[in-house]
Amino acid sequence: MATIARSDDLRRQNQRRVLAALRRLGPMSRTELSVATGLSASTVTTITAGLLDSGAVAEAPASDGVLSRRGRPQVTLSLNPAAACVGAVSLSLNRISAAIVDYSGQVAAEIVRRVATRACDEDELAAAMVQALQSAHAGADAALGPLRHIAVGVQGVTDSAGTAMLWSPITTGANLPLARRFEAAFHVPVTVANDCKLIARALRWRQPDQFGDSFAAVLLSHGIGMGLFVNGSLVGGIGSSATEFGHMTFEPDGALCRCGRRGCIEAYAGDYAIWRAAHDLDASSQPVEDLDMATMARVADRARRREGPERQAYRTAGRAIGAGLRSMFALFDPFPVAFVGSGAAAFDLLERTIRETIGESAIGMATSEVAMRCFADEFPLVRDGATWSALSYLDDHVFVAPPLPASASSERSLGHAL
Amino acid sequence: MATIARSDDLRRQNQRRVLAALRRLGPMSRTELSVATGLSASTVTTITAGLLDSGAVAEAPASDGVLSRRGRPQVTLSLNPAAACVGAVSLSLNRISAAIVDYSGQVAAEIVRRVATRACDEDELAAAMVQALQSAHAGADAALGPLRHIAVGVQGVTDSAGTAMLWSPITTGANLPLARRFEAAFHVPVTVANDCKLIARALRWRQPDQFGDSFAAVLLSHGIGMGLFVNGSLVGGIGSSATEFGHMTFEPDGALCRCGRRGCIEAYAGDYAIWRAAHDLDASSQPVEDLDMATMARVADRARRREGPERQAYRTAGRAIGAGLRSMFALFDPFPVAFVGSGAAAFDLLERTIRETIGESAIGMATSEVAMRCFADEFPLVRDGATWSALSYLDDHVFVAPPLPASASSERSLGHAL
DNA sequence: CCTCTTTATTTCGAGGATCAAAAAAAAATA
DNA sequence: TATTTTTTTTTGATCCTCGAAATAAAGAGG
Repeated sequence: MATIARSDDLRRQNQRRVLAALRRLGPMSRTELSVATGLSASTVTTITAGLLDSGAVAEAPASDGVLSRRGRPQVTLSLNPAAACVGAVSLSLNRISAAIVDYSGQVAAEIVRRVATRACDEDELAAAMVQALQSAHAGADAALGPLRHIAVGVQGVTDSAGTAMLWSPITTGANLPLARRFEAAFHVPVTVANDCKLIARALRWRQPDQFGDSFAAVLLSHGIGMGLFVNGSLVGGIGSSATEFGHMTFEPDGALCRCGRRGCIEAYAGDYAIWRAAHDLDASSQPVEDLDMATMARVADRARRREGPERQAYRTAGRAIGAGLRSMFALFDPFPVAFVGSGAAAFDLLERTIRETIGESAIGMATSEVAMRCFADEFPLVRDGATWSALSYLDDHVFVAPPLPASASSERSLGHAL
Repeated sequence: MATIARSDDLRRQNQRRVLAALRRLGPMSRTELSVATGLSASTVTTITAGLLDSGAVAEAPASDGVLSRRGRPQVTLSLNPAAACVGAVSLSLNRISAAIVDYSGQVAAEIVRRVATRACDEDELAAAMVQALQSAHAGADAALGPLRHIAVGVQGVTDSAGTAMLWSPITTGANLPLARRFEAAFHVPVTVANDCKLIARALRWRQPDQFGDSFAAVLLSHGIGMGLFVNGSLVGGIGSSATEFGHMTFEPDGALCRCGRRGCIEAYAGDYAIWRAAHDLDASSQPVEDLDMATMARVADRARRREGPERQAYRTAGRAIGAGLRSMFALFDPFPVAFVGSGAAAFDLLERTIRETIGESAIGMATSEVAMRCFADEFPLVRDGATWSALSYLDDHVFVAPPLPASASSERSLGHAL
């Protein structure tokens, strides 16, 4: 239950509403805010006055080139870039990136490091991530606000509290308490999330019309991951390890997966699986580890040029992915799917088989209409997901009047309400 | 976004909160309401005064046997049974039931009719359902409030608006506009929902501690259905046809399913499938239709007594169900599962195989810990789900001050907020 | 240059809602 | 009958939003 009981809760809610409008729709005048939020002009005045006071929003410098109509000119309000900044860090195979983003959403500094992740132990890896963010922070413009939050996206399984990476294919060491490490270095709250979930959040943020309350983001790269929104909430929450789409079983006792089991979707559709099949290697052969994008591009090219094991490999991959989606769509109404990552570059080789496989045992629904979109580059999405996650934390918890000063809510649990 | 902007929204919210407390926690005094809702005593007085005025709640007759402490005695408030009543109707194979439930949740009258559903055409079926509810209404105590809402649960696929049954295994005629029929007869709002969804709602209502924000209710009967809660919301909404768990593919090109395709879970775990396998019939043989509980109980008994085709049939069923759950748990963190319906009576024959199959390719998680509960009789659950659904509609939309009098919300869409 | 018109924003007073504290009510106890 | 105890209501203060009126800040027109 949206727990709004007292009237100052209401004020907080409306403050959030104003901030959300500015973040989502961009800078605008009080009048525009009034129509965007549905609040009266006077309320907008009161609320923005508070937000100006607290520094969260700022009046835009008298916009020069704007067409000047008759009447008192609007004064544009925007999220104040100098109000704060956040860190967006991502860890993937052999790659660490760290960005500093100001409160208005502008990337102030970004650093990408190539790191041999598999050769590092946990400690080195954590240190390298922290160090990358420190560099980015140091390199950013001095006019930046204080760092208030850090969001970390990792290619791996995180704990449900969003504090640690429990396991990852990109490194041998497990159980990386990343939140602790970053907190120690920066003294701000930190959340750690799976990269696919951040990708899903980023898509929802960037294209809410296409990726609305229910959709899936499928990461096709060395492994297969998924970020899944159902009815407007991220499955498994921002932490937690759920949505192991890549490890749904496609063929019992089938091809050998990186995870050690057999028959996972990933063992047919991950880069290593496609490469393995394209080279006519045994499906039980040990997955190779380092496949760069160029290598996969070559495989895809050959598949495009002629019939052969490469094309066959992509067909099998498509069948595996399609079977997974089909299972999913037996549970849900079909919803849009975004394919993200290097594997999405070969989507032309996959789409047909995927659609066929989904269709072949669809329930009534016209599943050929499943909307599919591709995003070959996952890194900006992960960064944006982390950014949006951190910024909306600031919007909701930092820049609205804090809840009443410490009085443990003694409310007896009503359980859920609906 | 919980869209609460004006202060009368706040009042409505708190009215709902009070009603929810009374409905969930039962009759209680204003003082108790205050701690249950977190509202101040004075606010509770104001709100309950309004609700007493509108007739939604009533002061309980001076409770006789209550231990009498010192001080002014509490006066117990309860939902007023005479405030309104609702209809809860369910349609399943050869069975129509209709109940009238008063606003406090007491069943005032219930009627169960045996009807040869498969022999009826749409029209007869709808008429029989309406007639059953009319009989129940006529047979109910005269002191009943006016009928304000009807909830219908059907074993079949409904449209997403919750107005019609689009398809059902229990009758040949499809596209039954049930809402229209009931509205014509009773002139009150009607919602039509899949029975499995109502079962899930009932479980959540009856045992919120076990069946919380995420759980599945699996109906094991002639066919296989599922009602699925994820993050506190019913997948597919109250209408819509999603969650076709029974028609996930277990074995491509496998046994013949009622739906005409092959290899569905239902084709291994539905009553007809178990019966077919137990009788060593070909897996491609046409599903039989009328299997009563006694027949299935005999099959189960024989399976319990000795090794043989019966026991094997249940094992296969368990494997099919387990495989479906395994796929599901690759998408979600494992959550509790309730098995409901006649098939749940043979759960002892299924559990082991189900758990083995889930476990055999579980992801990291200790999936042997999946909580499983059984409810052999699905009918009371369907009725309770319909009841709860109708009553909470009254709570939320009828007995709280209606929203402001007609002024089309001109609010520009902010899209989602989180 | 001054006045009129137009549009944006702020101010002001009203209407509600919640809350804490004080008051009243209602019973048991002494 | 007075006192104590507990529940409920009343009262007054505070906070929030809203509509209307007032104010501010332009452009347009003469």
